Amino acid sequence: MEVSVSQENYLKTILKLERSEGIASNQAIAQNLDSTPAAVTGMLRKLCEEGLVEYEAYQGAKLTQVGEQHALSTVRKHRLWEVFLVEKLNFRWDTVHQLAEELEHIGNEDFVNRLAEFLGNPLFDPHGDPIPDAAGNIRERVDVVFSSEAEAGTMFVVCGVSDSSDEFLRHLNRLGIELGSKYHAVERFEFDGSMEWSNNQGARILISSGVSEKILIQVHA
Amino acid sequence: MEVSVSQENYLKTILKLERSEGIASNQAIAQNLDSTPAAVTGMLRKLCEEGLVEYEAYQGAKLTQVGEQHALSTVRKHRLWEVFLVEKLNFRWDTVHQLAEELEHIGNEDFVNRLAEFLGNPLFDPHGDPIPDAAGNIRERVDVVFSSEAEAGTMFVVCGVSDSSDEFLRHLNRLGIELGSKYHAVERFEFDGSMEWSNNQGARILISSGVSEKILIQVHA
DNA sequence: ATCAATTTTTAGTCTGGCTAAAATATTTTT
DNA sequence: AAAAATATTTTAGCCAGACTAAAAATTGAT
Ligand SMILES: [Mn+2]
Ligand SMILES: [Mn+2]
Ligand SMILES: [Mn+2]
Ligand SMILES: [Mn+2]
Repeated sequence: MEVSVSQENYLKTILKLERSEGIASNQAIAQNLDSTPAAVTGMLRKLCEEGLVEYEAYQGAKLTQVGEQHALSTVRKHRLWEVFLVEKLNFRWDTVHQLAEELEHIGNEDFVNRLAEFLGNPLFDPHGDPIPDAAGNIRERVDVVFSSEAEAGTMFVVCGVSDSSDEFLRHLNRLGIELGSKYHAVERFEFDGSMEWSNNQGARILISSGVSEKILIQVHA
Repeated sequence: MEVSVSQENYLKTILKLERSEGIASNQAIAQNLDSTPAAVTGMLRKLCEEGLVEYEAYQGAKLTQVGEQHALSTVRKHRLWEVFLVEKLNFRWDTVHQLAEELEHIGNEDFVNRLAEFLGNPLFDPHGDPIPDAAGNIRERVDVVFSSEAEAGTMFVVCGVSDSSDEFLRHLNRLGIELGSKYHAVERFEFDGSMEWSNNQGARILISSGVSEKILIQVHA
């Protein structure tokens, strides 16, 4: 009946893969958790026995209702703690992931809900990722695209990243890009897909395609 | 170099016993951690190897400088989290111990210090226990005695308890006694050591000796 | 049908902590 | 000082949880 830390990390990974790939393959799970397919098989069998995943040999894994709720609850905790760390303890967005990775495994629903309440029931975490509500509903954002899609001449606001690794976030720090930053897409260079953006002070920055493909934006009305 | 959750709980227990008994006997540790002397011996050897306790066979255990700092840091975290839970998340004082018992094992010094800062560097936890500062110094309270010592006629304020068990705290809840409550010691009945107190609304309560011996007070000037 | 890729099985390792019982040391009593 | 009582340590082994390497099996694609 008790779900271990390791199991919760598996559930989170399966949730992510299921949303992005439809099903969580053994190999993808292993890669995400920095483990091996053999180890994954063992854990999937355990999670299956406990009714948290549906799993048939060779067919990959899917979360059950119960498993999905548990995964969503863990994601909720993770993202709420990230908000706490950034908003209340003044951590920067590139330093909160590891701590949240530990905090997400503590306490019960009551605890999380009080934390959410205390934080004002935020809808997004410091990386722009949506925070599931107490029932596990995720409000998916509309009108969000990758900045690489922005047409020259449009205005947009940065509202998320698809890569929350410390390295990428630190790179954005150096470029001065953060959540809520507004830019004007000046031009795209077809040669290498890089772009030129300008902010409202008129300062210009050059963005490589690798970076622009990981930044989520909302185009200004 | 990494101290496990279990080891941190041992260090906290040894710290407590050392302060109260001078030395931490094998048996006392076992009793506190709900374990057995044999298990304690094993752990003490490990902690000794890691330089966290001084330990000679049959002579009981004492913390080294490093071990004491670590224990104090864990106690600091525990009590700060209790403050957070009560002050920010509106938990009651009888429901925070178990959660703090988990939270105390997470994160590093930077994290704790930011938490302390956020909470306004409180000096006491919700049970009146002093919170060590970042350097491990505990400001010991002066003029604090057990309420059983209060002489009839004196006024006093409740500032701590020597038993933070949920059961005892819930009993105090029922009696309406909390940290900061002011009372007047009306009379002590020598027959059984029980006392009568009155609050500033004139309401009177009868306090058994068992209870009065666990409540810490400061006598009013 | 064959082959390559993926997954599972097998067999065993490792960590961390625990227990029960026997042996040993210490402390207290006589 | 010896004996008895108490406390501690050793020994030997258990257990959970998670992992690994290599061999075997399955799948899916050509
Ligand atoms: Mn985690
Ligand atoms: Mn995040
Ligand atoms: Mn603890
Ligand atoms: Mn406390």
